Amino acid sequence: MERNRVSMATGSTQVPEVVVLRLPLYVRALTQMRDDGTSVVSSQQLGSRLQMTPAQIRKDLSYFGRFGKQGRGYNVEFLLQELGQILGLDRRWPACLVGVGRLGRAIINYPGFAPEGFHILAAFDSDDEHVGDKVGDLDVRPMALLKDTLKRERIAIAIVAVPAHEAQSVIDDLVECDVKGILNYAPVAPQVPMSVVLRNIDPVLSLQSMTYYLLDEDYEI
Amino acid sequence: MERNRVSMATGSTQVPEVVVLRLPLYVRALTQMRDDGTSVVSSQQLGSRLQMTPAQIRKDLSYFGRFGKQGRGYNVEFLLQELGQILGLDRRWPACLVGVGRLGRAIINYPGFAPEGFHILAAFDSDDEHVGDKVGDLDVRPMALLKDTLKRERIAIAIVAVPAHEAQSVIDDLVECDVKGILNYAPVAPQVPMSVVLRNIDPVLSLQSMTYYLLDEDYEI
DNA sequence: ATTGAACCGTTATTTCTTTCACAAGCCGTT
DNA sequence: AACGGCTTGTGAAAGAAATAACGGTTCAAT
Repeated sequence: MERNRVSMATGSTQVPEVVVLRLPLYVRALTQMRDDGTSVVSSQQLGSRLQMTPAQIRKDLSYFGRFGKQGRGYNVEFLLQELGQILGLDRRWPACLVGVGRLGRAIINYPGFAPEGFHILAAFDSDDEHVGDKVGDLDVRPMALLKDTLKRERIAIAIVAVPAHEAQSVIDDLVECDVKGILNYAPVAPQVPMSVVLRNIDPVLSLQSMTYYLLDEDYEI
Repeated sequence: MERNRVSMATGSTQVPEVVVLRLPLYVRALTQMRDDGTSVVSSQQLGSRLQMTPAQIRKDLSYFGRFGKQGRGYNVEFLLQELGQILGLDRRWPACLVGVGRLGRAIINYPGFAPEGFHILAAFDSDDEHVGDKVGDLDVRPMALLKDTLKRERIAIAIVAVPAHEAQSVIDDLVECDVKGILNYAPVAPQVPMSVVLRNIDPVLSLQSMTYYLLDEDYEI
């Protein structure tokens, strides 16, 4: 039973989560097309770019409004703007990181977040040995300062990069501090209340399902 | 008659991909249960651990065989072994990495792959500046050596960690060299032939769909 | 003007997934 | 050896999602 948030402009229609998961894909493709100088695109073109059927793209977009023009297609700039608004990409999203081990440091230094509006404003670690370190231009703080910092900096998103065995307890702390979204890099399937949005990043799981399809190949043992 | 794990590529029952994607989740939960000393588990228990219905778990498993015992549940050790065999986790998977920038280096040093059987045996970079560097205990090689190395080391899996604008061309090279599976960290949606299994790791996409659900919250602009 | 090719938005249809429900089997207890 | 509490495996039913189909609009070319 999925309790979901209230819709925005559209009102009554509940948008399936699979659809929401695809929107960022559209945003990315459209951005690139815009940068290539394309000003109008059809569901056909967008679909062949993303390997999906035009019907699916039109259907997905129709959950949110009518953005196209019959006979023409979609204005790239306009659609981008609309999708950005729908997804909340037209604003800054302050975030924090928990766990400044090797992975955490790589995440802080990853240059891909900021251009999309995701700004890591604080870093925490439960290990006193790391507290006080300088990572990027952040000072690593103790977990005790979590609540204060999140409130002061209006941080709603946390990125978790702690060892597997600490993940659930760290995530419990974050939930307790009213974090609304968690991007979890630890190889576990954490429990969170339904009001918190959880996304897992787990390359090992990806590989483990990949190998199923690789078994037929003649790379014998 | 027993349906064999390796022979089902063209076999009668095609297993839905969603099911295959869930198997690693089961493996992980079962592994942890085993380490906690649990020897028998019911679909009920496993389901509540993973937040899914018992029926789904039973159905998923039934695609591959009959592993449980009525009135008892599943023998953890046995089920783990079976799932490992089905997914091909009972063997070593040699892999290579392309792109030894910051992200690539973090991947090479990530200690989570090897324990699961994924071994990065070679690293490549198209930038001559990086070629010859020592990363972890790997020497960075030029792309020209790709084909030779993959063949010699029997590498079927490649991990791609190059900048977005290079990704498609690198992936084309890998396909050309008969790579069968690609784990792509570049923020693009690459095209690959159907015979190649592609998995994308993309934290930005995850965040961009997360924010949709965060908009209702009272973190107003 | 008129035609025709291109394309959207939406309803209808098909396909895919999940859940239900129950016969059949296991096990401890009496 | 029979009972009762559990649990699996599986068809059938229900629910979701993807695709097809089509009326209606746009625009360029004639």
